[in-house]
Amino acid sequence: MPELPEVEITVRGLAPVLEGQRLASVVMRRADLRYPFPADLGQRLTGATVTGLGRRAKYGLIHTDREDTLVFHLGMSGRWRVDPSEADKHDHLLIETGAGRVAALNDPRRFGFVDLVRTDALAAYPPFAAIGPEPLGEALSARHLYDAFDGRSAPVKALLLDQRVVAGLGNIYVCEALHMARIAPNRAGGRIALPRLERLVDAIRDVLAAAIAAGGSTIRDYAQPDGELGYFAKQWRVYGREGQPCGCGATVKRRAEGGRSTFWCPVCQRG
DNA sequence: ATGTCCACCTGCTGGC
DNA sequence: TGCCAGCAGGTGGACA
Repeated sequence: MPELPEVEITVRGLAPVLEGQRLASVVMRRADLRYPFPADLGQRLTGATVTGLGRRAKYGLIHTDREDTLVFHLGMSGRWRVDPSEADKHDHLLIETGAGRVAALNDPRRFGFVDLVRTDALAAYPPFAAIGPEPLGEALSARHLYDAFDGRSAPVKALLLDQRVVAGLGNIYVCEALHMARIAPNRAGGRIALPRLERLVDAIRDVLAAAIAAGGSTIRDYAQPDGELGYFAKQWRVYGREGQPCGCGATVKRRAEGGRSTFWCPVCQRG
């Protein structure tokens, strides 16, 4: 589910529930997700006060006054449910605040994980160390992509999915951004001229901003923490639209490679 | 180093 | 109705 916009929406949804609140209880309903929960997660979080929330790439950050940050990744099917009306068997981690609010980390496929990291050492946290620039900030530029793509023969789509090149993009938004920029997904990254990369950077920023504004893309199990759906799926131009018309009238195509699907318009995205 | 495929896990859908 | 194949937002390890 969750690419940058969905994680951003998740963090924004958790903030009013957790920020400034003392954590009254932390319950792990199983020992692990993709990785084991930190053994001392409960002790280190219980009684701590949440000082703020943040996001890096597709990782959510819950900072506490004990100089620990809870880092979470939602994998493919993770989401946080706020004040769930009934329990679900995939609620794996439950956090209750002193005010009696509950945040439940729900993840049927368990590809997500949580970790506890010293806040002052976040930059050196191994998963963050090599992550590329945030696409919504100044650090992402056409020049950055040009340098990152230099000499690479891999399809531009694969390069954009590499979190070391740009942070936070996944299969949906890469397909959408490439369509907006009119670049063929299988084009070798190293053979795209700078002006087209300018277009690509604009497209990445535009599609992510629009998705955040719409509350993310709801597919299957994704929802915002308050249960509201994300409506960006209605704005997909190519993703999930195999056989349907592109805005130009041509038919959207799909190709599966390495277990993932790429959607594109063969007319709009020629080169 | 680079590119490609696969496993990890559960749930849902569509075809027979 | 049941069963089975195929598919799904991510990541990282194993290959050639």
